[in-house]
Amino acid sequence: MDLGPTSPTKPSWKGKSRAVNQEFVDLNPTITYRHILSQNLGVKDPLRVVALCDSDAFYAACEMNRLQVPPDTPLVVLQWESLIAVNYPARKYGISRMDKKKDALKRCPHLKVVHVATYKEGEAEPGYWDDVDTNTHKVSLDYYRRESMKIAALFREMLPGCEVEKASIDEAFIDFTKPVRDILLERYPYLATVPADAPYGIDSPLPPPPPVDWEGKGTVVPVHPPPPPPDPKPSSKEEDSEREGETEPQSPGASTSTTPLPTLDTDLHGEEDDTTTWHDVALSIASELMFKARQEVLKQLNYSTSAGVARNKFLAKLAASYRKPDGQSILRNAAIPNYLIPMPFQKIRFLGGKLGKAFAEQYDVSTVGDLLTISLDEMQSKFGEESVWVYEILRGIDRSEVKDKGTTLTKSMLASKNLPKPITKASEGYHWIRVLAAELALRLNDARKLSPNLWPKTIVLHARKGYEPGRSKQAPFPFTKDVTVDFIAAAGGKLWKELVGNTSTMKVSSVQLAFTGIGVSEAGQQTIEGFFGSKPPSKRSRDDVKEHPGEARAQEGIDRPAEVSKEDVDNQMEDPQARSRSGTDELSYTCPRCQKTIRPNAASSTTVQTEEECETVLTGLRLEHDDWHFAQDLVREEATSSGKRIIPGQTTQGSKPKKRRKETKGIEKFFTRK
DNA sequence: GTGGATGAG
DNA sequence: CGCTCATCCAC
Repeated sequence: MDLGPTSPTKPSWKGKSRAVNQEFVDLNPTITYRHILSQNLGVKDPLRVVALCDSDAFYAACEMNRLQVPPDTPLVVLQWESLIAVNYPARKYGISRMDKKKDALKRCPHLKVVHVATYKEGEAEPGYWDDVDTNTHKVSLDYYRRESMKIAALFREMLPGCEVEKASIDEAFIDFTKPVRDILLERYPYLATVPADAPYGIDSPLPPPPPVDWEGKGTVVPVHPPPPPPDPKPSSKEEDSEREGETEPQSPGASTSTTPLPTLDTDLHGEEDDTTTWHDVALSIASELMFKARQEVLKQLNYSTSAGVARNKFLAKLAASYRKPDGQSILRNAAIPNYLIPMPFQKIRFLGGKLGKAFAEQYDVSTVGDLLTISLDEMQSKFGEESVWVYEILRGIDRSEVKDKGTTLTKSMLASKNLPKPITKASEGYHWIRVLAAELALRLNDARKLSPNLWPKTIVLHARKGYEPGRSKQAPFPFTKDVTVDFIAAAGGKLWKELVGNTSTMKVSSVQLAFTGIGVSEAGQQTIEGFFGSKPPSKRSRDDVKEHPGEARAQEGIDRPAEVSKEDVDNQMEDPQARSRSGTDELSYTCPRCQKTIRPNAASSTTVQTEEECETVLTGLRLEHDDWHFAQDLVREEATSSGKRIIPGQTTQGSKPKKRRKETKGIEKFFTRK
């Protein structure tokens, strides 16, 4: 019986994916004074405690809060015709995601159905509308993102000393190791000093831990789970549809193997299984903290959550699914083997996809236990060196750290729109670009509230025509303090021109606009801002425009609207600060399509004081200009349709009278101004 | 820099 | 399921 580490202070396997360290295979490591007195053991800390906390039916919960409906109201969140979230009251009616709205309503006639917020036409902000239409609206998850950040912020506030890593919009990992150690030393002060007679000095084992009272700390996953009920029906084909967490994890449809399940190589035998360890004490303390934090989230923000507490991220995540909703589960080291062994490994994070399938097919197995017989060498020879992590995961080992990625974790921001009916007109393309730009502007500026110098270094436009995989085009995105919709749309518009052009026969079925390479601008900000502090002089004459013959100024024969300034946009593009710098330029609009900068004529721009008025004027400018484009499109359309046969798909093309876009709201706003 | 692959929900 | 979002990496 080799009780692992005798020299825990010497990480013999530094870093790389070397042989699995005995230290980590051991589920019951000897914990010494050095362990509890050390500060930076990181993932090697035998007292490490991690939790995963996720919000129950998050989108649905968000909507319930927003709409202030009673907690027991069955509610689903809709995205077009699909359900993307179903709250627990609604699940009682057998409603699941993937159901259609109609089916859901059939199951529960009084179901509350909420469609996600969408950007409508040119609205600057998403909203909840009655007339959602995938052809004219774009989904916005912004509200959920904000709520998600509130929760994360509350966790950080409630759990000082913890690392909090937002793992997704509704999940966060929390590393409790540090505060737990502090509390441990506080509650058991005798741990703080190595006894004079300790045989190995600071490397001596700690005295036996006190018993742990798990009451009120959550559900403790049993070390010896009750045996699975006798197989009622051999047809294991029956998928557990949408039970979600209701199923007993310890009996997941019986392993396919007929031979006795392999067991983990542990030192736990018989009665010793339930012996309390110091790690158990640590788990219980973390559970207390987690509980309080969750209570606070419920109290302050009214979000119900479920949490898992275990020795690492991977296990915490698994444990969290043990009881839902509003559950908290604790996975003791001693319970790991029997919890893991019957687990279908394809449920494990990162094994849910192609890789997991490869494993399943390679060995014709389905559970973690089945895979335990595969040696590391075997695994690596078939799946590469990298598969060590799989080998370890199967044994409850996960070295990944919980790191607070603060706010700058997000490396990219993408707004996309799939078009059920492919668009065929340039104006539509620019319209969507503007919508996507609005979303990006909102999100970037939002992120900047927390990290002012956030800077997406490149902007990418992706468009897919009909079938083809789709192509993308990118360009550097200059740092600007003031990131406006216009600015992004102008950049996007330019990319569009390069990517799609103005061909009237295009059929674009998806448009994506993204920021990538998001980071913090260090000295960059000052440099640029300072550099352009004095008015940018170089304004090109209109003649310079001709310098770029390649640019698809295709239908250029058409006259320009009077309002369009003579200024060249390339100027704008090369010197993005121009707009935000020069005072009067505040009142200008750059068309993403023709790349012209438009300003109100002197008469109308006289006294614009507030920011709102400014917006109003700009909106007016934009609409007016868009209308001009609209007219041009009409002309062009007639030209093409008269000369050429129309493609079948484009039925509405020539026949239907074109509907003039109207934004009464925006226009009204514009004209009701004094 | 482009574009594909993968994966989570 | 269909859609949206994010990351990574080969070329």
